[in-house]
Amino acid sequence: MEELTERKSKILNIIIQNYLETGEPVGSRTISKYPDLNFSPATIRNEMADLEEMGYIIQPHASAGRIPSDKGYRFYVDGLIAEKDREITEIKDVMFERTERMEQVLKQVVKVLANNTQYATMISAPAISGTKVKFVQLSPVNEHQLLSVVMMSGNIVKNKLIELDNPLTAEETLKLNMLLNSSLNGLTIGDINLALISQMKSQAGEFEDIIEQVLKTVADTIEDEEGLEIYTSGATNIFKYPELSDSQRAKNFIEAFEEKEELKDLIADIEGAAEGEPGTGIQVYIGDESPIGSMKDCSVVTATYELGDGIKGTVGIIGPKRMDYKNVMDNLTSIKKKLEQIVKG
Amino acid sequence: MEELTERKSKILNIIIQNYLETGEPVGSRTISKYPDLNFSPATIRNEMADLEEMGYIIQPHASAGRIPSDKGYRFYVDGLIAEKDREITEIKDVMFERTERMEQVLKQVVKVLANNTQYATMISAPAISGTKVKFVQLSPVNEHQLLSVVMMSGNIVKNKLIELDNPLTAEETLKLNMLLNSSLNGLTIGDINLALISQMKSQAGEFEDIIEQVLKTVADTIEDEEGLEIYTSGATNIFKYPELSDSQRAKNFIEAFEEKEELKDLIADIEGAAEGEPGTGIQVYIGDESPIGSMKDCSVVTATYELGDGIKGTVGIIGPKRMDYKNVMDNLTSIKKKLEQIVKG
DNA sequence: GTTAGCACTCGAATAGTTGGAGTGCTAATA
DNA sequence: TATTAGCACTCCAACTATTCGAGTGCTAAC
Repeated sequence: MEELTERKSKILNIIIQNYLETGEPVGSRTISKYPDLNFSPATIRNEMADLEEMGYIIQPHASAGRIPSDKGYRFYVDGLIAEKDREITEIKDVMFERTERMEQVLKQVVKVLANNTQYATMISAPAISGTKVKFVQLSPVNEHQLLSVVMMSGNIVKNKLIELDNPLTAEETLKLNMLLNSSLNGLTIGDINLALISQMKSQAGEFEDIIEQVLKTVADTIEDEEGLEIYTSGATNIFKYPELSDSQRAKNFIEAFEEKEELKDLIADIEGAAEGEPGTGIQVYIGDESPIGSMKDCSVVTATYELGDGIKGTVGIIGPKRMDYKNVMDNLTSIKKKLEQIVKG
Repeated sequence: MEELTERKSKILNIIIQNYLETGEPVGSRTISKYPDLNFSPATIRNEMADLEEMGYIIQPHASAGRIPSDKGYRFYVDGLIAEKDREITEIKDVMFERTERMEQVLKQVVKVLANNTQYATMISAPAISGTKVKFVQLSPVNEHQLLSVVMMSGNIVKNKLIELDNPLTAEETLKLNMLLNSSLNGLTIGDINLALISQMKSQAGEFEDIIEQVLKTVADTIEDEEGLEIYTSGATNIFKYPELSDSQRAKNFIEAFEEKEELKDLIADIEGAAEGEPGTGIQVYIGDESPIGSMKDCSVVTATYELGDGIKGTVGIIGPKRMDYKNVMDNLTSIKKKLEQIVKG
């Protein structure tokens, strides 16, 4: 593939930036008016014809200006990522109060992000696959109910009520608690195997039922979380972009956003892609690059955040291809940092 | 206001039913073809003119058929509510597995409901204003952290991490637990007043800080919940109804649905209205009757469910005015029953 | 290599045209 | 008196020109 001359690349960038702002196809006249490009429209036209031939821009119809193709966007975005050691613009108004409820934080983050950027946003709760049991506690609620509390690393807490056939004495409860904690603490789900389970059961004697249920809680907890909670916000922002807001498209988009099933695929894809490279953790999908059909007219920009212990999640923005990539990337980088601080902080 | 003759009311019902099915204005010819109405279109037209004058139907434009007015829908719906000792159609596929996490149940309920009815649905988590403290437990996680678990009636469990300056001994923890439980059990938020608080603090001696934090947790818990969690599903179903799916309307609707602020107003309104009358607990808002502006072209049908102890929530459906009221009401009644059984069950 | 000029293309917007569905009214009928 | 047939009228929706302007590609001149 031929290199772009400097002038071509300048023109291409102008086309893209202009299109990002206006959403209208860009004509040669418009470009020729830019101060650092002192050529007549005709010259520009020649260059544009070249750029089109090379696949960077597209003419939506014969007598219209040009708009960027996916390849054109890709060129632009790659340029941005390259110069991405820019100063970070602070996210305003995110009050990361120290709630232990990650959920609340995440909900707030997507909301603020959607507000800041005016695109649709999503965030996945940290997947806790590699997570360890930090703490287990059984507490009698009344004669027939036992509350089991399980805390995993990342301070994720889950509760489950266990129904009792026969009441437990305080002493028995204590014993079970000790057994559970000494056996489970520091283990990941993978570590809890059949051998361990049967060993615990035999130690629990007549209370093996309870052990069984607690383990089920642990498993549920993890599975629950593995079910990959995703929070979204600002889906309706797409109505702000005419090229996306016709009824059919909007329906598909919002549906995908509401149901979240497809978003899960997307996130799986992203986290897979993020695996290898260290870098900024920022991924960009343009148009068809995204695995979601209903988003083939969109761009997806995501950042993967890590909370240590292999716990990580993804935060992202979905908007029109003509999105303000610069601003979006800054926002995401900033959020990624904040999230990573919360846990350490 | 004059009574409707039997023939007029028959015609009105036919107009509404036909419009519910087709979404198209209904003309006199169409009506005259109904088997139990052997009159010529001309006669029907006369009756229709009367009905229009009385405000039950509307002509969207001069040479179109008639569509029901809000008043017309009201007439129809009132008729339905009156005959509402019908058999209940079972909700298919709702697997109310006994998760203690009400949240999961509610999420599932709205989803199923949206699927069943093909309208947009919402459900509010039970408000726990009148709720009592059932159980409090402090557990040391490590030297610097204490996990407080508070369970309220309705089996709502909340956790909060408390940061410790100095580690607690097992004995001290035990004492605090006893103090908390004996002092708080069975109390509602209203019962926890200043006198009680200072009394507890003095009993706790040097640990008054911890008491303070636990009480804060209780307050938070309740406030959190008072913040009225609302789950929604099927917002995009409105795209199925052409009369609602133009861009502007859809945007407003889905926005209101996503942000949920307005839904809260709606639910407050509903629960206020449901206060007095026992009845079926079913409320119907038609068009402007609803407090939400963006839903003035919709109907809202809701049921209030009660879990005892004054804990109650609302489940509802929002769709076009031409909604299948009968089916919707049946569904809601059925869900109301199921929800009320869960707690007793 | 750059530019001016010009014919050409296409889409968006605007303005007619038509046809059908539905009405209201009047006069005839049972 | 209640019902019906007939008819002129209205209005919308769909379709078809028509126009206008923005933008192009090409060619010839600079």
